Formats: sequence, C-alpha cells, structure tokens
Amino acid sequence: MKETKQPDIETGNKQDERSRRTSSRILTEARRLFAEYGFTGVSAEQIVATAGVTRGALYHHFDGKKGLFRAVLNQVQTEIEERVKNAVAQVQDPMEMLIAGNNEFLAACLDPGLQRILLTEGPAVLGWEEWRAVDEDHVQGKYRAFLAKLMDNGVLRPFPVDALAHIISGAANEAAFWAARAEDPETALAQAQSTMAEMIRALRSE
Amino acid sequence: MKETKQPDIETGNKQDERSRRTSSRILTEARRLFAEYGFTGVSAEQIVATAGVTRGALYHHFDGKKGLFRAVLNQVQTEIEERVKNAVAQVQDPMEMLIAGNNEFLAACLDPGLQRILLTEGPAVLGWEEWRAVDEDHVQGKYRAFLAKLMDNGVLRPFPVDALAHIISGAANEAAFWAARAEDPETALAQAQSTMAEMIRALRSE
DNA sequence: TTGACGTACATACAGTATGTATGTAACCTG
DNA sequence: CAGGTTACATACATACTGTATGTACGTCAA
Repeated sequence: MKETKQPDIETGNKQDERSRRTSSRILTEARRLFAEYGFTGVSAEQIVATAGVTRGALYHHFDGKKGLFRAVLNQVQTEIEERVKNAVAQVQDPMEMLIAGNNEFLAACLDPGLQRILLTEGPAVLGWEEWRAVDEDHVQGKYRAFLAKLMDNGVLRPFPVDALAHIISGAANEAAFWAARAEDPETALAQAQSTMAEMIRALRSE
Repeated sequence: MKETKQPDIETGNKQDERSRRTSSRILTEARRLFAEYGFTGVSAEQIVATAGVTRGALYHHFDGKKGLFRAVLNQVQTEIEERVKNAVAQVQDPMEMLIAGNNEFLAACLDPGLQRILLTEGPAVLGWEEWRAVDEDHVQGKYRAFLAKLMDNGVLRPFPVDALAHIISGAANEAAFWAARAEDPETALAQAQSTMAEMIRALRSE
C-alpha cells in the first residue's frame, strides 16, 4: 500500500521498525534535495542513493516521485502550522493574532529551502488546486475561518472572505520570496512584516 | 544563433521568411500546449509534431525546451503589459491609475492558460529570480516606479517601496488563481478587484 | 551561371529519467 | 516450523532531452 500519509502508529515489531527508518530516511533526503535542486532538478535515483536504498524502496513506500514530494510538502506544512499556531497563541487581541500569525509565517518562509518546496515547486508539481487543498488543511482553512469570525464580530469591515483570504495569503507568499532574496533578508523581513501589518490593520472597522 | 528574442526585423528574403514561419508556429503550439499541460507535461517532440517540424528546428531556433518556454513567457508578458498600459491610460487620477492597472491585470489572468504559464510554471521552470527579472522588464518595474512617485508626491503614505510592490503583486497573483477557479469566475473577479481596490485606497495619505 | 558557402532544418545517437514487473531474503504467524 | 506476507532489490521497457552529424536549399560573389 502506498502511503503519502503516516501509517497511523505501527506496532513495535522489527519489520515496522525497519520500514519507518527507511521511509523516514528517504523523506529526509528527499526534502533536502528537493529544497536545493527542485523537483525536476533531482532524480529519484539520487534521492534513494543518498538514503542508502534503491528505487524499489521508494516505490514501495510512496506513490512514486510525485507521491514522495507530496509527503515532503505535508511535512513542511505541518511544521509551519505548528509555528504559526504557537505564535498566535501568545497574543490575545484578535487583530494582533492575525498579525502575529502573518509575521510568523513570513519568518518561517525566510528559509530558502522551505520556501522552494512550499511556494515554488508545490504549485507546479501538484497543480494549484491540489497545492491549495493541502494548504487548506493546514493553515489556510483556519485562517479563513478566523477572518470570517472577525467580520461577524465587527472587528473587520465586511469583505468577501474567500477573496480576502487569498489576497492576504498571496501577499505573504510573494513578500516571503522577496525578503529571502533581499540583500539583507532580516531587514526585508521586518519591512514585509510591518507593511503587511499596516495593511491588515487598515481593514478594521473604523 | 539561438534566439529567445525576436531577431530584430529580418530582410525579406526567402530563408528568413521560412525561418519566421517555422519559429512562429513552434512558439504558437508551445504556448497552447504549455498552457494546457504545463512544461513537464508536454514533450518537445509533441510540440514540434503539432507544429509540423522536428526537434531539430526547435533546437535551431530556441535554446532548448527551456529557451522555448522563456520565449513563450515573454510573449505572454508583452501582451499583459500592453493590456495594462492601455487600461491605465484611460484614467487620470494617479490613485485610479493604480487601481485600473490592477483590475486589468486581474482580468487578464482569468484565462487559465495564460495564468498557468505566467504564474504556475514560470517561477518553477525559470526559478523565482529569473521569472521576476522578466516580470520586472514588463510590468513590475514600471509599477514599482509609479508607487515610488506616488509616495514622493505624498499621495501614498510612505512604505518600503520594494516590499509594498511585492506584496501587492503577490496579492494580485493569488487573487487571480482563486478567481479563475471559483464557481463563478466573473463574480470572483469583481470581488477580487473591489477588495484589492479598497486595500490600495487604504494606503493613501489621510 | 556557377560554384562555394551559409542557413534551416532532419536524422541518428547517447545518456538519463521514470514506472513496472518480478525476484528474494527476512520476518511474522498459526 | 511451514506458509504466507512484508520490504525491499533487480531487471526491463519506455520516454525524454541534448548533441552530433547529415543534407537540401538559398544566397551571393566572381
């Protein structure tokens, strides 16, 4: 059976132990290599070679090279979800939660490897729709729901919530690209964060 | 000599005539097929076959498959540049020029094929940097300069201009993705346009 | 006009990629 | 401890890219 997802907690026997180690090593190397060379820039053979196995193992654990990429993307998304969740939990004001989450997302995407997997390769390899579906499951879905709540509560002025969610998300993605490549990424990050924060605050009900 | 650019106006002799027809047909078919299947989803052989030539012609006129894609992207960008320029020329108020240009860009990107070439495949095939460089030559460069002017004139509040330009551009790109896939793209487009317009207006000096 | 040279391709070939089918050793289970 | 299952490795068929080479046609000077 091809995974792509974690196989729900295995029993502790020897085969499963071996399985997990192998698939985990493939996943780790795939992430490293995809991050550096992109999906088409690295061959399945190179990935499994650095992981010390053959392509047989890859096709056993994942649904081909594309399935492997999917698994890598899910891992990346899960990590970002965690970071954003933690950042948001540290403030109380709803408006500031929005901004804190956005700031943390931007900071996370400063890593060029993560950025390439998530933002550059993701949509091209999986197609925009599948890519968005993955995102929806991790951060975008909750983000949109939160926006809707803020509008219901009258904190934000009324906007078409889907449109607004995509606009902000797209802004953040591109800002992250830019910041990561700037001469001084840290300064650029700060500028991106403050500029987006000001734009978001401008959406408040006056 | 590999082109990628138009070969400056050829003399009207028979060979050049043949050359132009061949490269033009390859370019046309490449655009159609890249738009529908993406860069990796179509082989060079398929492109030249529908164009009625062989891969020899492709490698003669373009710098390989990637060079062909570059040429297609440039064509797409040139068309968008033209559309946006015309739309902007129809209004006088600087603030409205900004919004009119943005609206027109969003409308242009409703076409899924154009969208795929420009926004999905572009960054993945060429890398974000080269992709941005192409964009810079066509619309992004002028856009940024215009933003800077509006800030100098005090029409817009002061922002880091690079950050702001990328934020707005990224917002537009993602809004276009969303609108094109919405159940009702026309309504979604209108929502994306009005929402972005409101956000842009919120940047004015009060 | 003609013959030499350049242009615009076509064809052939080599290298590398992917997916699949099949083999096999270790493991687990009744 | 036999029989089936799991976790891979190996072998193979197919496809795609780039390059090297061949060739017919066009062009131009003598």
